[in-house]
Amino acid sequence: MALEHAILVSLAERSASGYDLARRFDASIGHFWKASHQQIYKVLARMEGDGWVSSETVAQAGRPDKKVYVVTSAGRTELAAWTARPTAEEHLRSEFSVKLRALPFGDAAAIVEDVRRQRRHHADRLAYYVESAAKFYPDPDSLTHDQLGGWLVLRGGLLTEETAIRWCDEILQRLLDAEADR
Amino acid sequence: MALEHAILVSLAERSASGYDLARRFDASIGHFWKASHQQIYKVLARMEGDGWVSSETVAQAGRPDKKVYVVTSAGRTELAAWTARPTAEEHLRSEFSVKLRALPFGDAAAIVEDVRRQRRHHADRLAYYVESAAKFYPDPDSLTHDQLGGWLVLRGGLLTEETAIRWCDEILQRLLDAEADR
DNA sequence: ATGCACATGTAAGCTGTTACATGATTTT
DNA sequence: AAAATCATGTAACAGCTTACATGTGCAT
Repeated sequence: MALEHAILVSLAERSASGYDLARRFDASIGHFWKASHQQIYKVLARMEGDGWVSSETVAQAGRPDKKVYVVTSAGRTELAAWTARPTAEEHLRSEFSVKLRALPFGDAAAIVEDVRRQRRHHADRLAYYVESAAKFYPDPDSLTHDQLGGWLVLRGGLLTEETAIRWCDEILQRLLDAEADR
Repeated sequence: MALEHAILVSLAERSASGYDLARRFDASIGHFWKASHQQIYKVLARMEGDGWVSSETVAQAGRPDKKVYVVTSAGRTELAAWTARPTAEEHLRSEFSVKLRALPFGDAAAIVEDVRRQRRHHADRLAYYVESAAKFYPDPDSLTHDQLGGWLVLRGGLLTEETAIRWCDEILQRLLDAEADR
């Protein structure tokens, strides 16, 4: 149950409507926590019931009204309390790893193609992170207090994608060697 | 919906009861796919209904009977077909990253402690992987066809944990620098 | 006597996904 | 005229977690 907290963090950074949040969860925050708009609306309603956020309907010119959510002081208290609680040990859930282990029972050529596809995904995300780093943190040696968290998360993304690519390359080398051997 | 396939892979490697599978999902396979015994029993029942596995009750001396599951030929067909389907792009879900981003709104000292805890988890898992590698793959340059998948998955685990530790160290350095600055 | 390993489940509830629903405005 | 963007939801279902339930045999 941490979507609540992801939303609290995002709203604490800047107030937004459910729709705005959904777009953020498609981009920046979405790189380490995905959420659909349906789920976001549902959780926002619950959070408002719990008094963590409050909403105000804002009329717009030539566009539908939107409900802008703001973190309440109870919400800020909860957010701070959550940061003080230890994070649960997070375990991977990697379908790709299961598939690798299925090598002796499956289609090796298809799996090689799959590894290439994964590598492409990781390379795309790495490129995105590199671009984001250049754009939002041009001088990483002098960050403001507010920027530090975002920068560290981005560093995690960069390191993770670089490693994933190295892993894919290692897999491809092994699989192609094994193929040549036959 | 890939628990089915994780179970098929595990049963294809060696037939087992639900209880046996639950223990495997606590250890080897569990490092990249977690599942509780309750869930495993439920999915096994469904898989038997679908004809992917069949079971036989085996009496044991001084122990309760157990239902040993075997992959059927339909199950093997499904497993092979699954390996030929592309793996969905898997996205991280990292509560830890959300917490890092919550730095400006939370308890920095508690977060530092949390990073140290995460680092310990990763170091523990890395040690486990290193040990497993030495034990099960003493000579990685000459692997059998059946061993290759398992070895590659283990390599992924190793690379991932090493990277996670490097990331934690980078975070700690930054956070302690920032603290010293104040 | 207490607890642990073995062994298999049911039930309730929460989270998350997919499909459906509506309607205005702007861009192609 | 059709498609995309803005904007907010409901409903059904699938997946997973947590709590409950039961019973044997062995070790401490």
